[in-house]
Amino acid sequence: MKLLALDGNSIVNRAFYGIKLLTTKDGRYTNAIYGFMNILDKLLEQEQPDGVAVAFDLKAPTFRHKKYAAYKAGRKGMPDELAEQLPTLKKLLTCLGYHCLEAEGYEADDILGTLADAAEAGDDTCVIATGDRDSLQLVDDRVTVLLAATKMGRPEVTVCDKDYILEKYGVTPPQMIEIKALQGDASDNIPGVPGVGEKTAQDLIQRFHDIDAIYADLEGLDIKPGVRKKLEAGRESAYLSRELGTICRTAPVSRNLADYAPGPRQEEEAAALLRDLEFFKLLEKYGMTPPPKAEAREKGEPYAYTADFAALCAAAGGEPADLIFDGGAAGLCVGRQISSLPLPAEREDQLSLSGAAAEPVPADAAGLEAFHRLLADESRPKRVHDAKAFYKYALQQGIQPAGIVFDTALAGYLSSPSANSYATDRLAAEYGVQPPEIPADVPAPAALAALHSLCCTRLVTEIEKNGQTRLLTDMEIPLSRTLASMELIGFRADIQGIRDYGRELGGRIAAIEKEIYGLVGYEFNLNSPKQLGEALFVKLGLPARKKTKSGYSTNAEVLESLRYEHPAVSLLLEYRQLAKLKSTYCDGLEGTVGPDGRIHSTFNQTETRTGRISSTEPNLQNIPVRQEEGRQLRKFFGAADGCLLCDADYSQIELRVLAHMADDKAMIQAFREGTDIHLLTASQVFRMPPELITPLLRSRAKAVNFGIVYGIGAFSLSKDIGVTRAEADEYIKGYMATYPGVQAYMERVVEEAKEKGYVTTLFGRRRYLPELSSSNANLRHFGERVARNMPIQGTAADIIKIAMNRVYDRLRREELRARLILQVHDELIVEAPEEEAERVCRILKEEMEGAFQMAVPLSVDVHTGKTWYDAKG
DNA sequence: ACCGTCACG
DNA sequence: ACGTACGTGACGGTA
Repeated sequence: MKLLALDGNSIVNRAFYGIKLLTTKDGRYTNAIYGFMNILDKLLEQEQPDGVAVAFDLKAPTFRHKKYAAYKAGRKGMPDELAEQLPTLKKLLTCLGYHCLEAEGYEADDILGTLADAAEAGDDTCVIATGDRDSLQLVDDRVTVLLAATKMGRPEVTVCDKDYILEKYGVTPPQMIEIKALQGDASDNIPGVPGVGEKTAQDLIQRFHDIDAIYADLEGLDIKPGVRKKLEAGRESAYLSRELGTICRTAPVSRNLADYAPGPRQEEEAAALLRDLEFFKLLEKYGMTPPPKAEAREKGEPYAYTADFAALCAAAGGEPADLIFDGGAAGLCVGRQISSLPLPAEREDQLSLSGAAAEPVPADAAGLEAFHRLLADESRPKRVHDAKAFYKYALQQGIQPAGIVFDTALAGYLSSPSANSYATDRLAAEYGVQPPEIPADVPAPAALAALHSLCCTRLVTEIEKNGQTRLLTDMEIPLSRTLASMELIGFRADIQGIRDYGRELGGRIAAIEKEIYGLVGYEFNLNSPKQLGEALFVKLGLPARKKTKSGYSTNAEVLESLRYEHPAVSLLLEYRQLAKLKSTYCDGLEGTVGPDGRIHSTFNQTETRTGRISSTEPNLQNIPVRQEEGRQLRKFFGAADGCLLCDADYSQIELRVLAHMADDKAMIQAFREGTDIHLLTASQVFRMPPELITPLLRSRAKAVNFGIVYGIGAFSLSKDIGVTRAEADEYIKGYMATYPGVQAYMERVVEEAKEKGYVTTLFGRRRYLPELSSSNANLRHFGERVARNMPIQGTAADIIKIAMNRVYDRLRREELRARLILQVHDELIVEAPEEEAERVCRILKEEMEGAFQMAVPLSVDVHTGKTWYDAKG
């Protein structure tokens, strides 16, 4: 019999602190449970035990060392976020058939001690998993301890047997108690002998075996006088410590280890718990994707597979056709009928990694034609997963898609924008959709279409309930088409120009590198923060201003402050700048230019928690602009021959949104009158007439305006603009006095967020904020800043999305050849034939400024040019 | 896989 | 005593 015994409290603690706070949608913490289950799974696989026992502390008035209870009581209690997870964890373990052990007045350690004792006494083995070194005293011939530790931020397990302890500490396991009696343990409030540390304690016990022997002949033993004196003074404390440090082996739990063989799982309860915790991966792992409930089946006919995709397509119309792309095939569900159709491979995908040409897909011309007709028929409603993919497919096939009325990915995102996946099976699990009963040999895409269909029904209700139907159908779904078009069209890039610039940078970088090595005195890897820190702060002896988890901080802020301390520093700053440009922008971008000479970025519509879109492979939303050197790169982003770029950007959209949402009279008036808002803020906050405001003061006011949008703190503001904390504090106070509406709004929005658990934009986009109910002040404050920021950033994002759709539609309606190609949060870029450019600029300004009516006007600046560099104002 | 760094709004 | 502005993505190094 092999028993795996876990120190529940110790393991759950490690799990809690090792994993970032996870919560369910409604804000219950789950990270410790999640981490614990992962560790347990790993242990089970590794150890293959016959029995499992999980021990927990259960401290009660009758404490085992009652007279010393005060020592233990001094230990830090666990945070609420962790404590609230324990009951659920125990319940889950029990439902899974594992034995949770606790005994009043005993700690987990004592139970482990008892189990270890029982194993040793019988013919069993026991593996103890814990993060607590205390348990090392339990090691014996048939008892090993798996010690979990966090080394350099990574979890690490050490297998501790007798040999290990002898090698590491030079003593036998029971002597670990003797060491502790001398050394003490601050975290356990065990005093030990004051002044005796790890080295001394180990040395003494190695030589004299136990404290009895030491105290029996303190004078006669070969002990340094200083240590002897400390031992004399600490005699009582040593014996007390030994008692405190000795793990009890007589806890009232069964000593018959066979009792700990896992019992039968309570499938239903365990599945319900896992679903409630939103642990969908585990649910799958345990094979608990539940069988369809009887009532679900009774609702309608069972799903029936038909091989005739064309006929099913043609039949769709009365009720929505539910469509998904799965791999290289389309899945379709109409009513209770399902089918699937392999699709021709995309042209781009033919250059796949495998090298082999894509297998020709068996042509089903009739099915494909029916599918395309369905996609293009506005009168036949279609519910899809990932509308952007459908739009891309259709547009590529030369079809004008119409009638897409719902998208489960977008709906999932709107319901819960912080999730990390909106895959159909995840949505099904999250919303409790019972997987349908499908005959065994149905192709996967068809089966998935049935699940998708059920998810649609469920999510339609969810979206309606949250008041997000318009947001989905009028904003996000149309946007997915706009984005599809942008991705397909791409942005023309001068690949040769990028290459040449990269080469030039390479030369300059090499020269600077050499110069730095000369100044430092040896060669090393400049890109390694570790080696660089060593060079700057050890070799050159520069003062280290800041530290990171893994060493010295060498970021630009630190380097800037050291610029005049050593000539290598400014060279390093230049190196960093050029290296970034070369690696990320020249080398990185070069590989993303398509065979058509254009860059086709991917715009992710379900990524950000605020409602913005993001751009990847490559990210076109962070092409350098702030510094001239990097800005040069924009010269390689150009318009096609005979075309111009029209670049339009909103002026201070977030502040305008804030003025509107806060209904702040002063700020509204300023924007209505076209006042320079940063200048006005400066003049109010610094109490000076505008004509006396210097550029420096204006820039400080600008930083305050930004800070307000981000949720402001005096410390960060002071760091940002280089004034003292007190001054920054004054600025903020002055700001709030100038714009009382903003102050009231900021208080209101946080209060409402705490009440509802989420914040919203003007258009009903949500972000849930479980952080707000955290007992961790840092986390809670973060939640408060997010509560202040998200409605502003999110509303601005909403407005730009509306503008994008308006521009896209208008260009097509007016039959222009110009096309939207990029969005950079407050900026839209259209590529237009030269003869259309002027008209397009007017359209951009009109559609963007007219996207949404607020108490203040929206203002847009437009510029044109052959390249992005020239077109950016 | 994670960190530190740095590019953008 | 501690950490300290919101939202992203990519790169190179390190474990």
